[in-house]
Amino acid sequence: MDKRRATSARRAVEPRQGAQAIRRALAVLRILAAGREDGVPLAEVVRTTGLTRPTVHRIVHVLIEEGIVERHGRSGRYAIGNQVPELALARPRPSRLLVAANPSLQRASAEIGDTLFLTVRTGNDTLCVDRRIGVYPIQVLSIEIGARRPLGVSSAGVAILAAMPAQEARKIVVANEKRFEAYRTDVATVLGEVTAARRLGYGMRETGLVQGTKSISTWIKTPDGQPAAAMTVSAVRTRLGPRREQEVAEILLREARIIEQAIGG
Amino acid sequence: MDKRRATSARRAVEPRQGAQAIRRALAVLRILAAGREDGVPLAEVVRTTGLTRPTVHRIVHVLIEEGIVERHGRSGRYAIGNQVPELALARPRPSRLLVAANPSLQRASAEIGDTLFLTVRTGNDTLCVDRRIGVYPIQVLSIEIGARRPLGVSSAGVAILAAMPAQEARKIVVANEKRFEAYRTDVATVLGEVTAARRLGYGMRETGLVQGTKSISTWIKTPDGQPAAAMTVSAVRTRLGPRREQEVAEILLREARIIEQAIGG
DNA sequence: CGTTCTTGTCCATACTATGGACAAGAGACG
DNA sequence: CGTCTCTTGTCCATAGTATGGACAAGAACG
Repeated sequence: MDKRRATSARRAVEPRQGAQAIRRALAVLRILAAGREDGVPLAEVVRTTGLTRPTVHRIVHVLIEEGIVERHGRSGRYAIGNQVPELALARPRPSRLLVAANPSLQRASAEIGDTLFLTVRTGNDTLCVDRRIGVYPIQVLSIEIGARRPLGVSSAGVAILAAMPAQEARKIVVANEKRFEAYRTDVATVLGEVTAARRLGYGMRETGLVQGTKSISTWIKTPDGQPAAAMTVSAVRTRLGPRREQEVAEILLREARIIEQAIGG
Repeated sequence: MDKRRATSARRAVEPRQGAQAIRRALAVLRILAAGREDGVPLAEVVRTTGLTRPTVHRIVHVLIEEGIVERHGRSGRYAIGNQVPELALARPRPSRLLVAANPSLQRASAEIGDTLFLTVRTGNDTLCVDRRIGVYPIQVLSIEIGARRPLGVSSAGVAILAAMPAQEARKIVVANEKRFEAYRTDVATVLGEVTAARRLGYGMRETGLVQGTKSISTWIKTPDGQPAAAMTVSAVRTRLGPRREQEVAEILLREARIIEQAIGG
């Protein structure tokens, strides 16, 4: 366990120390958040965080006492508790991005007809924050608002990674390595997809998280050039042939630029 | 299996140790939550938590690095950050209580015509989770959804304290002592109001948090007898004379029982 | 019945988090 | 202009907290 603190040439604010336990608790919370209502078994938290079992056990149970985590009676799984939304009430409700993206989602959804997702980056995860269902009778509804996945396993994640410096993207992908196997992918595959997306101008996965679906994602950058979100269309694969892929991508790219304007002002 | 644990007669499992830092971080977060969007200066966090300044400083800045806390540029105040609502998305949106209380709030609001609040207990705080504006032209709107206050300073807090065992209520009030002065009250006053509410059957404050207003609150208990929430009417004092106070209290009491039924089933 | 999962607990020890002391910036006041 | 009094930020020796190896026990399976 080497301890590098002087190494960081960048101005990113990583190096503050004296709070190992707090950082660990937050890492645990983020994993639990990925489990949504169903929660996550302790063993999986141990696996994905890389912490030891006694440590995770201790953290989780303290968080339960504090009301931050709940335990499901039947399954024994751990999940995000009641107090988290209660703390969240301290912030004004609809985020800037959500407001800015609303008209674009409306418009693109009407134009395309398939399910649209708005996904943000949060740490090393993607988080679905909005969804619009289209008019076409077959809709891909697998991803719900609140769904959280390691950056890299969805087309939205690939798009977001493609929009950041290769160096940084690689670091995130490597950090997520342990979590990839649950999604049947790996570091090399993800990095390949990211490179492809960078060349293409948008993220794409021929095989979505659900069999037989295909997804296309464009990134949305903040004024300082950091990707903050992605806009995604998911549909059954047969509905997204090469020609239509092109059409859909153009609409998404157009709307992504509009959203960037809106959050930039 | 060894039985080192003394046969725990108590149900509450308070004593787990090995996580001082995490508990402290959460205490800080709850104080920050009380500051809502505006946030709280460091010095006030120090005062109200009783922690030392270096400790609070360290905690807050680690939380900033993790995205859990934000710092406002101009004022330098610390506030709940973006990641908290993001974590909250892991839970299904409308809570059981909110759903159960909805029709009662609707009905009572129509009947009474003054502003109605639904307030829950969270730790040692009250938290406003719903609000209905009535038809009468003068409305008390001082309390917004997300508003958080030490248990005891609002009529809702008094009602909730009155509904729990005196022992426990006292413990909470004492724990909140340091935070009372900001609301110009103290332990003795609060305990007096709680006793009065217990006798009366509902909580009441002749002087609300805003000058010239009066509030009436009934408590709502969960099936196991613990108070979980309070329903409050606030109005300008002149609109709540003894006769109307009686009327309003009866409506609130009736609806509180209905909500209890709804969450009990 | 053993086997292989899982979660829960203990406790000596290492190293993390602590807080006293110091410093520096921002206003307020004479 | 200095001086006082706020605030926030930082350092670092060390007290004492959090750590994790080891053990235990329950659960599911065949």
